[in-house]
Amino acid sequence: MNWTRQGPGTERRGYHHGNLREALVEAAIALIAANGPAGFTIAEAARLAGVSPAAPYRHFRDADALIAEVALRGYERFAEVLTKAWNDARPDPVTAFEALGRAYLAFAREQPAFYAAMFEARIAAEDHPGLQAAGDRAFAVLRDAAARLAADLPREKRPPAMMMALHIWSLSHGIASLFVRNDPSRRKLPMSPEDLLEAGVLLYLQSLGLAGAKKSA
Amino acid sequence: MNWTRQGPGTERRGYHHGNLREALVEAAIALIAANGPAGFTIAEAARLAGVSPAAPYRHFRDADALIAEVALRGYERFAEVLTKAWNDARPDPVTAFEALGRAYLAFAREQPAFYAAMFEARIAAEDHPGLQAAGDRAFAVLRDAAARLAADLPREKRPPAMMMALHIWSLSHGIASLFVRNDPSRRKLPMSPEDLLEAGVLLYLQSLGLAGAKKSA
DNA sequence: TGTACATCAGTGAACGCGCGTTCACTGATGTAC
DNA sequence: TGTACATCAGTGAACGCGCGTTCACTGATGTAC
Repeated sequence: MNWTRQGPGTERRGYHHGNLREALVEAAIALIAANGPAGFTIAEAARLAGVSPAAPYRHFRDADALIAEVALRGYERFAEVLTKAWNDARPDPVTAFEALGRAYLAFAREQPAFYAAMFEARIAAEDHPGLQAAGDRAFAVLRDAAARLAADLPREKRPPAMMMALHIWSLSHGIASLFVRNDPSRRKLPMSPEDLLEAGVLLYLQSLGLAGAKKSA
Repeated sequence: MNWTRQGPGTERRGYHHGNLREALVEAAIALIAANGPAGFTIAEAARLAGVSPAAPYRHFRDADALIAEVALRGYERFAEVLTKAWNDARPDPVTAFEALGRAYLAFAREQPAFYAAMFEARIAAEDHPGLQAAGDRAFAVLRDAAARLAADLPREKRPPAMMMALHIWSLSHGIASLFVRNDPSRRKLPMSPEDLLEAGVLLYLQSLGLAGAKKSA
């Protein structure tokens, strides 16, 4: 098999596409970004990739399998982006934690198709091998960051890092869903989502005795 | 027009349904609860209501208009439920605020169709008169509660009630979306969503100097 | 109280559409020898 | 280096399906007189 001879944007091709699997994933990303997970069909993806409607079945069992592939790659990208944000903002853990939040919102804004496939596509992780694990790896970045923060606290005041991570994840996801996603039903907000999240995270960390050196929201 | 002669569950009827609009709304609720907003069609709703596929067009312009009606009623119910939770848990504002959070999650769990129509249906509020206002009224319950809490704080430490409300809304919505909704992609959680939310709200309020009398999470 | 009439909710048949899925096939590719 | 062959990615035609939407219609209801 030759994965490199023809890129997905190549104009002319012979009987064999050469890289149909990749082309279908890219088509799915474009369609989901434009119309949401529901506005995506195998037939349309095939059309975008320039093949007959039967061709995708050589690579994906059904539409869910293709969306699951998009979600899988989304989780991988998400983990990378979060890790990079954390690393780039170290060593101060509070600063790095805030950077994590901003990276979360940036991902939701800039990768709407990945975000939708990951969180809005109603795909059961257990039906698609690797999906659960990829999601767990992304969440682990948050959990590890929370553990790093918690480590600065005295033992008796230290909350479970898992719980901290879940709080920040939920807050970030809520803000992203309500105010960031480019969705017809997106709500208006009297401030930037980033500012809202940062203020929330700062207050949360303050309650734990962290973020004391930073300005109060 | 006669709104009471025949309930939606009535077996036999004549040429006129008598209460088709209501029957269609109930059918939409049942279908959205079962399959999500995307798994709902006008034709299927008509079938459930026992009328021909053309009949719904006498009452709703298209599927979005019907879903918007469901969302509208959802916001009204939501506002009622939140108000009741607040009132029943007064006078202590911190206790009442926590009750608000539990009511939020309970609504997401018990009224999946309303919740989906309100938050997941990709309906633009501006396209459906009254929808924006109904959503605003529901949010106002949260904002008023936050204002009541903020009133206990000294002026110089008092955060904007709007911001507090947005934080709690986002946290609640994030937890509901990720861990409560009965969705194929719902995440597992090592504790109850209610406990997670309560701990988060308590920590948040602690950072403001509220919730001091309550046990720390 | 009865009757004529306007109104309009619901009918049912029809249409075009795009989708998912299948199938025997075709032709390009790679490999064994 | 050449050839025969196996493999398998993609074809294209076909199918049944359910949907959205329209249309002239029908018959129930309410009301004016």
